[in-house]
Amino acid sequence: MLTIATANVNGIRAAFKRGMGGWLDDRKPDVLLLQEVRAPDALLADFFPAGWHLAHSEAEAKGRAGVGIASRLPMSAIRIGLGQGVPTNTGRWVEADLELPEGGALTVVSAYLHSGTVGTPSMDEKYAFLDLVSARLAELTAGGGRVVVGGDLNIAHAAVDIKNWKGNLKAAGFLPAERAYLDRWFGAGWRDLGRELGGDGPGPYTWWSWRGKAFDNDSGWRIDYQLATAALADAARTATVDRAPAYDQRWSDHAPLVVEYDL
Amino acid sequence: MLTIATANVNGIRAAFKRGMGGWLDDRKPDVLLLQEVRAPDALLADFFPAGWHLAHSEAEAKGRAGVGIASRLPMSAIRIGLGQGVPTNTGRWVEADLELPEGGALTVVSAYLHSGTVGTPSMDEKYAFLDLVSARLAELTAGGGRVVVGGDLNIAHAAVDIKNWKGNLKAAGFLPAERAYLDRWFGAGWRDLGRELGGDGPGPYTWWSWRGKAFDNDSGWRIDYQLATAALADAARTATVDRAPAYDQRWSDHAPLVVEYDL
DNA sequence: CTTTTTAAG
DNA sequence: CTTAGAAAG
Repeated sequence: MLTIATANVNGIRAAFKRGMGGWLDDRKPDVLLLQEVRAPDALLADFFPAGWHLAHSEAEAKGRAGVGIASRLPMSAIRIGLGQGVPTNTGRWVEADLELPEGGALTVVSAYLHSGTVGTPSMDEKYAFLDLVSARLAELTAGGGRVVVGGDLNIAHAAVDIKNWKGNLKAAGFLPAERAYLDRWFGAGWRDLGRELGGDGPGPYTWWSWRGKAFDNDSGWRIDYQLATAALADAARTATVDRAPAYDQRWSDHAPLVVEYDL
Repeated sequence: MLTIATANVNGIRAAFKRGMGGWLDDRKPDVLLLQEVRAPDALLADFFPAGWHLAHSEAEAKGRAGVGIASRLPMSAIRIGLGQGVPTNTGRWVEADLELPEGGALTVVSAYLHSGTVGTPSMDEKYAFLDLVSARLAELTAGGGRVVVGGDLNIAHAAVDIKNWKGNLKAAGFLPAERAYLDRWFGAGWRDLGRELGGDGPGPYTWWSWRGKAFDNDSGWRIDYQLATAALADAARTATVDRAPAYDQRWSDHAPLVVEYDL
């Protein structure tokens, strides 16, 4: 059984200070897809010493974004960024080809999409990046191989994926135009393992604002995903969001999404 | 007995979080001269509710400098800043005239001089401000009244006022030109109560860097003072720096200088 | 309400 | 090494 976890850590230093290390020791994922690392390369390596293989896309803007892949399996290739010419060093996309124990390959991707704010340029950047992701997803399915794209997409797909969906119909992260991207990806064969193996909902959510009692009230959003190609999806056995009460310690505003694959 | 304390709090919010409130309850000064308040007016007032009279000079630059006077005695006048035309709102000088219980008046000043860095414009600003202070001190002595100027002058007067004096002969805070200002003020009759009542030294120091083990090694500087006019100085009975072991909790990089006056 | 960075000390 | 503010989430 191969365990792949995705987690927006909201600053890996803060996360470890708040107890991420305990979760890691307990869960022991084989592959960890990280978003919002918010640290330089050398610093990330400190948290994953001997035994881990690392891929990391640091953002040019210090302390912002940053995606990483920590893997117990060796990496045969690493690809950083999406698109060309246009800002590729934004710390939002990193891929690694892994060598499975029984032989064969698995491509894992850690993705971090823009949060976006309606009426600001960040929304245009989000859509532009979504277009790049769409193009790359098409390439990744074309080969027919095993691929998982995990990360914080900063979009809730449907009403069951967000507690206060009525109040957020005009909010970034639940706009019809954003959700349509997910519709298209799923229509093209990408499988939403968190939903398929997580029940019909509402929930489980993966993100809660730090403000007020959002977490205690489970007033959250499901914006973290593991999207798998057909070749991989059928091997998925369980999908779990590691939040309270099973995992009580809150070391990020997101909770990890952990999927077990029969590989 | 009237107790006047001066303290560079290095951010009043952080100081209270670290235990300044306990010190205040224990020491119960009648007058508290504050430097580096680093907070807006309204916020300072929150820490000194009913029973306190407040004077406050907030710096224009938010979160920087800021001097205040908190007094159990009523204030008959408040004067903010030094000089005119030139930046007067730098949060470095505030005066209050207090009404003594037995009748009579006492002028108290809270002063915060620039730290300064050799070879930078901040050094010129420090000297320019020192000139303004010299002029104001002359005015304050002219009346022959009781005046105390307390605060962080960011200058150690003599070798006994700094642990590593040899290593700091070319460092801001111990430059001959800076120390000459203190010489002139003392020559003009201002009395250095911390030294007069604190023994011959070396020490006691009032500031230690946060870095390394400066505090544990008592590798400090005496840069906080209570300077009194002749009319007031003879009433001073004790001068104490509230640092470990008597006061163990460190809630600022400075320790308070507390003087008891027989008034 | 939290993150890392910044400038200042 | 710490403070508070800044920008971003």
